[in-house]
Parts: sequence; structure tokens; C-alpha cells
Amino acid sequence: MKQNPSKQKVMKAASSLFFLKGFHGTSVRDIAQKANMNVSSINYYFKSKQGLLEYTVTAYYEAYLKALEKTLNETETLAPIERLHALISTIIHYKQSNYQLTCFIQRELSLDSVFVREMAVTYLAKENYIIRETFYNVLEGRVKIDFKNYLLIQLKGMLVTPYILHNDWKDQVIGEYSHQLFVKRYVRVIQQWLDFIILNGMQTEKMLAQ
Amino acid sequence: MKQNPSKQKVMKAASSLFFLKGFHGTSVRDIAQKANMNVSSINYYFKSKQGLLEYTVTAYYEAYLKALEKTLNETETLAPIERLHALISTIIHYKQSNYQLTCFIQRELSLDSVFVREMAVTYLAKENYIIRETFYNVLEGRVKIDFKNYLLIQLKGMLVTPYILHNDWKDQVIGEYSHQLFVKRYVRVIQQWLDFIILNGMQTEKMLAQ
DNA sequence: ATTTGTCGAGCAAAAGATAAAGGATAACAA
DNA sequence: TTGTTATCCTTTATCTTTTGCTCGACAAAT
Repeated sequence: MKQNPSKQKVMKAASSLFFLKGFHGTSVRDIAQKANMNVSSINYYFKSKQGLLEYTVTAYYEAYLKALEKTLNETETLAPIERLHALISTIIHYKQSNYQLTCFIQRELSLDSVFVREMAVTYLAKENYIIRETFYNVLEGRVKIDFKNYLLIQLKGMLVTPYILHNDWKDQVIGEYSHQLFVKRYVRVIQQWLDFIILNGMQTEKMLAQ
Repeated sequence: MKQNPSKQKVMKAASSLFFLKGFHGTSVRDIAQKANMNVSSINYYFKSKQGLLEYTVTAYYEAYLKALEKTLNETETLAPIERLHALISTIIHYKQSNYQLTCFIQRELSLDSVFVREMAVTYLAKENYIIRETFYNVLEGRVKIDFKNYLLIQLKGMLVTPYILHNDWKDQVIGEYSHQLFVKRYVRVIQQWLDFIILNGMQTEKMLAQ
């Protein structure tokens, strides 16, 4: 996937601005200026502003899903819980190494547009499937079906929280903040929660049944 | 806080559209059309599009903080954990009863603008203070300081997750979905997590210290 | 009769997009 | 070497639509 350097330059500038101002809040002129590039060049490469968005987001998700599948393949022999741990680690690593795009996409995904719906069908469904199956394999027999949903959402929430509350986050973790350290610690926080879920599944379920 | 009905009509239409399309993705004409109202009237009432935004968001947060403080006052005599439970319940209730605005504001808060920074200083700081103090009172002596941060973020993440992953959410909870039931269940999921944190504080801390 | 609210028309700026012309580069033939 | 052609990229200038907002007229209410 070697890329045209100009194209890359535009995508980088766009990601940065989309992250700060949102898609509609960013003009093609802004992007052109930030990338030291001409407006027409951007339209030449990406056809339109929408095209730039689609190209960038698609590239993000293609690489993301590839990473998830790679992890699944490499952990086929491991126990379900180990596999889930590995998957979580991969997810957080990828998101962290594409920080701005992750935040931007997460935000934009909650909008209502044809593009978002297309992404949902093409990529989110797949991501959801992978996470769900891997997670449910761990829960197997420990928790009632209708309660699994809540736990799954809780897990997914943890996977996106740092990229939504990123303002809070930076305030809190200031000083010791670094990507590596963050990833290491946060992955462990999630895994800790997981272990709790597995051990206490039965009790939790009882409480909720009221 | 009795309001002008026209003003209310505009705010309702705006909330709905901002929720779907975002602030920059919504034009004043869209809002006017949805509210069966003239563009000029909107500018008459709110001075500008930005004014409409500020008015709406401010009203949201004023009522929100008022609700939080009311809960704090009403639970002064209770144990810290009970107090936190009550606070969480109030938060989720309020967010759920202003669903679209909650989703919209949560999304827009991650943008970079003077308005967001103003909101952060005026309201988010206060909200954060309330949640943090109430939460830390519960953790008192159970967990090391630098680990508290992670737990606080995790808690805050749970409080916003439903309003960020609302697409996933509706897919998952379909059928049994209703606001009351949701609130009841979700609050309990969080409280369950809390109980775990308190009981296992020491162990968790050890694991993370590595 | 004065304040308050509503409306249609329209302006000026911004934003998305395109057209057309001009390099640069490489392949190829004279 | 030199000239021709084709392709890819960049730039300048321009077009069109959208958007935020105002103005002045008119109506309603107090």
C-alpha cells in the first residue's frame, strides 16, 4: 500500500483538521493550506471533499480489520480468554497509533448520513462480529444471553472511551502520559474488568434479574 | 423557567437536527423548516446560529447541574456508596430524558472551539468535580491515588457510553428497549461494577503496579 | 401607539467544485 | 542529440451553490 506522498500529505492534514473541527467544520481550503497544497490538487486526487473522507476512512478500517483478523489467526490455539486479551490489546494499539483519526471517526460515526450507514454495513458489522464472538466465547455458559448484551456494550464502551473523553483523559493522565504506558495500563484495566466479569458472572446476573 | 413557545419549538427542532447532522452540518434554513418558522425569527430570538447553540447547551447544563446538586443535598446523610449510587441514577435519568441533546453535546464537546472551552470551564469542571469527589469518597483508602484516575475515567466512560454508541445500543437492546427499563438496568450494571471496584480494589492495584 | 413578533427578499461571504492552461517527466522516433 | 507525444501533476482563475444574517415591511399584542 505504498502511497503518493502528496496524497499522504493531504490525508494527514485532513485527519488533523477533521479531528479538531469535524468534517463539516473543515473547509477544503483549510486542508489545502495546512498541507501546503492547492485546492484543485485535492479535488484532483480525491475527486471531492467527500471522496477524501471516504478514502481516508476506508483506509483506516481496512487496516484495522486486517489487524484484528491477523490477531485472531495468530491466537487460534489459545484459550478464549487469552484470545480476547490479545484482541483487546490489538484494538487499543491500533486506535492509539491512529489517534486523531480514531477520535474523529468515532465522533462522526454517531451522525446520520448515507456514508455512515455504508461504513456500518461494510466495516462496523464485521468489527462487531469479531468482538462479539470472541467475547461470547469467553462468557460461554457463565452468563444469561440477555445479560450478555449489556456486558458487550460495556466492553465496547471501554474500547472507545479514551477516544471520546480525550479531553478528560489528557487532564487526568498528565505527567505520566505517553502512548506506550497508556496502552499498557489501559489494556490491563480492561482485562481486570474482564476477569471480574468471568468470576462474578452468576452473582451479577442474579442482581440484575430483579 | 417558563419559555416562549416559539423559542421552544425552534430549540426542539434544532436539537433534533443537531443530533442527526451535527452543528455545522445543519443550516439555519433546515431548522426553520423543521420548526415551521421563518429564518429571521430564529435570528430574532437567538441573535445568531451560534447564539441558538449557546442558549440551548447552556439551558441543558444549568438544569443538569441543578439536578446533580439537588441529589447531593438530598443524600447528605447517606453513606458514600449510597450517595454515589443516587448520583449515577440522577445522571443517567437526566441524560436519558434529554436524549438527543445529550448525544449531540457529547459529540460536539470533543471538538476544538472557543465555545467548547468555555463550556468546559463553566460546566464540565463543576460536573467533573462533583463526580470525582463523590467517587473518591467511596474509594477512600481502598485504592492508590494514581490508580484512582483510571477508575474515574472508567466510570465517566460508562456514564457516556450509551450516548455515543447509540447505534450499537439500539441494535443490542432492541425489543426490550424502553427508556425506563434501560435506565433501571444500566444503572444497575454500573453499580455492580462499582461494588466490584470497592471489594477488589487492593487486588486490582497490585496487578497494575507491575 | 408602542412594543413585540413574523415574514419575504436579498446581500455578502464562504465553500465546494471545475475549466483551462501550463509544467514536469518519461518513452520513443528521427 | 533533438524533437514529439503522452501522462501525470499543479496552478490560476472562475463558476455555482449554500449559508448566515440583515433589512424593511407588515401584523399582533399590550
